[in-house]
Amino acid sequence: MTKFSDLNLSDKVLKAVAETGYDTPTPIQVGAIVPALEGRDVLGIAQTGTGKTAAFTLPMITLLGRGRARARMPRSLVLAPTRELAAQVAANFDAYAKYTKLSKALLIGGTSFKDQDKLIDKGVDVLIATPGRLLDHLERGKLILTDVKVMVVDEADRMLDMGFIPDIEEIFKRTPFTRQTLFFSATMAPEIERITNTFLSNPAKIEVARAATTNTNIKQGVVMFKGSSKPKEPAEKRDLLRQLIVAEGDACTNAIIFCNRKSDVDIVSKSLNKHGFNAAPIHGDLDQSHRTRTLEQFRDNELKILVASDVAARGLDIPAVTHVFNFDVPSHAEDYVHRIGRTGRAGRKGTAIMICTSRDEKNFADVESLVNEQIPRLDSPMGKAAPAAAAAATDDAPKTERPKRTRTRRKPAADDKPAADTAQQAAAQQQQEQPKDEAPREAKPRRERAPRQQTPREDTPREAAPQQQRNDNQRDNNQRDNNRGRGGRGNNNNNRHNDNKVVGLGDDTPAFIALSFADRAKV
DNA sequence: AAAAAAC
Repeated sequence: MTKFSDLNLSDKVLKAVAETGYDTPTPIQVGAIVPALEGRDVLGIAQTGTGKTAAFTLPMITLLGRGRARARMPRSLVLAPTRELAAQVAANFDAYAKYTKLSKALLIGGTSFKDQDKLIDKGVDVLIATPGRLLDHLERGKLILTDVKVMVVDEADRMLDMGFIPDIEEIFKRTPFTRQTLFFSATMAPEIERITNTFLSNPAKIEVARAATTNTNIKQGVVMFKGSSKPKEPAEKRDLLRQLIVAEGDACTNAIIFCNRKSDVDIVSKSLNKHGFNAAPIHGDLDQSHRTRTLEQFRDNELKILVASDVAARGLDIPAVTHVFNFDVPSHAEDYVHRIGRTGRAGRKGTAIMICTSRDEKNFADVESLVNEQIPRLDSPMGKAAPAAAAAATDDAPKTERPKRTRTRRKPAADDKPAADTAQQAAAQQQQEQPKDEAPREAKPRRERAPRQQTPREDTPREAAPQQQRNDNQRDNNQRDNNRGRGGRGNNNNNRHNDNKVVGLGDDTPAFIALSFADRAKV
């Protein structure tokens, strides 16, 4: 088997890698490092958690090993979509470059220009940035990209989602075309394809299987939920969430809870705290220092529950997150994969539980169709005792979430069926909808990923034996529920920790990533 | 319908 030491990386890099305790590169690392060291462009199609970050930082550090940066002319550039991701890349860089003299600067918004300017003036070997802040620096004329030898674009598909592609193009245009480009994306949407055709030259193409959904380390489940009434639903949903957390018992040592809206992130976080959970929110409206601090506490295990918007869905690497709860079904199915990918990292076990309301059913169907598997239905821990639970939920409700408007649009009676029925309807409906996957519904992107969904499970038509599957799931659920009584998760629970052999140099899994930002901030 | 990112 290929080792890092077989890869022509510099001794200094190898030494730093060895100290992280890893010796075997992941497929994306092997695939990217070899051509990158030969000076070739690289197009990596891979999710986070596959070891992407090391796949570009290791060869970069090796390539930059000789030579020195001139003032205001960085020798390399890494672009990441969010500030947290950029900070994470910077932390990786620090760890792997510790035996080199390479300098770096992290250019992200929400922080002062002054320190960044100072570093740039001194000259940096590696610039790690979010596009907005980088362009800002460029427009102020303090930064010149004409000496960039290596440029990395990370999470390009997310950049696309966030409307950064014009910015990326602009930045590309300011770098010399002789540069080497390492480009990473989870998908190849047409727009991404266009960019790579324009700015990469004869790239080595590396594609690795989707990380999260095929990741059997992650145990998934969904609870179908309907409130006893429209106005009560939000509080009851939070109650359900609490019960789901409690039901996981000691197996849940820490968790990320994803909500679709920033407002709900705040509400859920407050509510959890009110009920004695150790939770804190993170989303884009909170100022950067707050975000950084919260993330740091979560990494340091001072914070048990991180309530997050999708700012934390992709790429963020916190080792050993045991649970992901989706308070809402993500409206982009793709995000589901990213969210649950925050757990079960680097060979560890993980659990991902989602709450699906009737309004989410369409999105849920999209999720199942994307991951191409049926997510096991879990019985609600509130069960038939819903009224009692609802009553208990009344002491909830932090002030901020009192419904402001009293628009009580009564829904048709059909909606008042018990949740179980709704769940079955959802399942049935979703099965009906399956075949339409072939329908020529507008020639828009989104589907671009279909051809390269190279998972080994073939195109088994799911409607082939739906009833059978449903029964199986039902049985599984019951079993699972029984096990819950003793606070366990079944037999494999015993091995839970023994089994957790950590494998592969996943994105940032090495121990240093668990260090606080303060600790890493040296240099 | 919402999230992210520049001031």
